[in-house]
Amino acid sequence: MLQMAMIRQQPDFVKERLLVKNFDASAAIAKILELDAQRKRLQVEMESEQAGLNAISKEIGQLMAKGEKEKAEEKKLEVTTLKSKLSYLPDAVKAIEDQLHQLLVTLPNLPSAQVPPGKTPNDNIVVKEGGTKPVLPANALAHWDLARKYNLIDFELGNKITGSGFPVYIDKGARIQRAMIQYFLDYNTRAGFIEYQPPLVVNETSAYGTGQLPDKEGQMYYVGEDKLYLIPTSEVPLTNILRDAILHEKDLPVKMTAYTPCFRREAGSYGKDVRGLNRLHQFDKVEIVQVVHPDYSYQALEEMVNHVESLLLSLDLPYRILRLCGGDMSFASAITYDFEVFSAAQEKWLEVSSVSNFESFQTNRMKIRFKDEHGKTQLLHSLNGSSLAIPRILACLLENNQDADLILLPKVLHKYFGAESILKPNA
RNA sequence: GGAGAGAUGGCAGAGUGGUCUAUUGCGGCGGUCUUGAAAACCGUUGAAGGUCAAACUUCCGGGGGUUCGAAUCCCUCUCUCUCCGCCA
Repeated sequence: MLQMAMIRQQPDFVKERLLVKNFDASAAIAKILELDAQRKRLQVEMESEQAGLNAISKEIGQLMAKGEKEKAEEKKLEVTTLKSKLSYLPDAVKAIEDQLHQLLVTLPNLPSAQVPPGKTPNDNIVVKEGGTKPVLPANALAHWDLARKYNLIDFELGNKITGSGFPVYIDKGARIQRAMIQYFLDYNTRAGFIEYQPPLVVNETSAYGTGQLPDKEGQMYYVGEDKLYLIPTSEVPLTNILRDAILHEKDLPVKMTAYTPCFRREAGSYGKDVRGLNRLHQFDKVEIVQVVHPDYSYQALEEMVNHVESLLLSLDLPYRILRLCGGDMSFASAITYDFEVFSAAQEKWLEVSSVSNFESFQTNRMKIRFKDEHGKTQLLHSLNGSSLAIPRILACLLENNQDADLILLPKVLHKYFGAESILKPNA
């Protein structure tokens, strides 16, 4: 949620920045400014009347204590007339505040100055490309065929148990995922991120805090009986750990990491994009989250981008880093870098990480604050990124490293996997 | 699932309708003392709105009600704890 003070002070700047996200906010902001002024006026009026009432009530209490009953009764009458005159004010203020809040939550975060304008993924900027694309033999297989050949994943079995998008990983397929999770977590904790195992379902307040609600309601699985949402990413429970907290500067930055399954309904996604591991309803991901002093969030962003890049480099996968254009960015983000790896047999780029700075957008919703050196309470900035989405990495590892009778694994995974390559079941 | 108890400031824990701000302790911060530290002592210490700053208003789990006045009484919802049952 944008801060009211900023909208009040620089409404034109806000409108201009939101246009980069192709969001026309002029009507909403005009209404917001009007409501804000109205709220202030009514609130001042209400509070001064309230103060008067309080004073008289206090007098009555004192008169009663002294035993001057008649005088107290007189005062009571006086208050009754005063009160009936004002009964509408609190309701009016509340109604305006509600309206104001409802409008405020519809405004996306402002994109930062470095965000390019644009409408579609074609307008994203490739800021870096690394690694080398492998040259595959003519008969190279896509990962879903490799998964069958080496008995790693059974997609049909998942259909039987649950539905499409819920694959069953088997034997070496399960083991390689576990190896990656372990490696990624170790890599993150070595960089100072504290490991968490958060709940996989969250309440409404938490889903609202990170911006999933009310914007992306239909994308989450919902357990109606208990009013709980299955997490679409561990960003949700991790960031909410700090909800309503006021931290000390010495506790900053807060760095957290977690492995969790992620659940996404992916309503509206069909066709070949969803083939194999490309797009799943349940997948494993290791996430990193930072909550930092507002002066240092762009430094933290750079650090996280470098962190994820080094991780990809260690896996020997061809990758590229995109700076997303305004139209392709999420509702809550101020700037986002996407990391894609090249899936050589499919000949397409797969997004495996998305690193974003949310500035104070999420922390304003969650009231994650700190006390600065002057003792003033201020909002912190939050950031997060994947490190990494496991199935898509697996898809690329399988395709890019396939040989006639084995799949060679990157060196960093040997220890975790317990072997240097994946062989056929009977080999 | 059944029965009971409870929800108060960072934590612990008083407070059952009206004196000035919600006792007090711990913790935190500042100071005195000390070569330094500890101890001791003194002071200070919640959030939001509002203001140049104040005044002032709101907040004792959420919502509603009674009253001139509610942390306190009533209704309701949510959550937590204890015991029992079931169970990884």
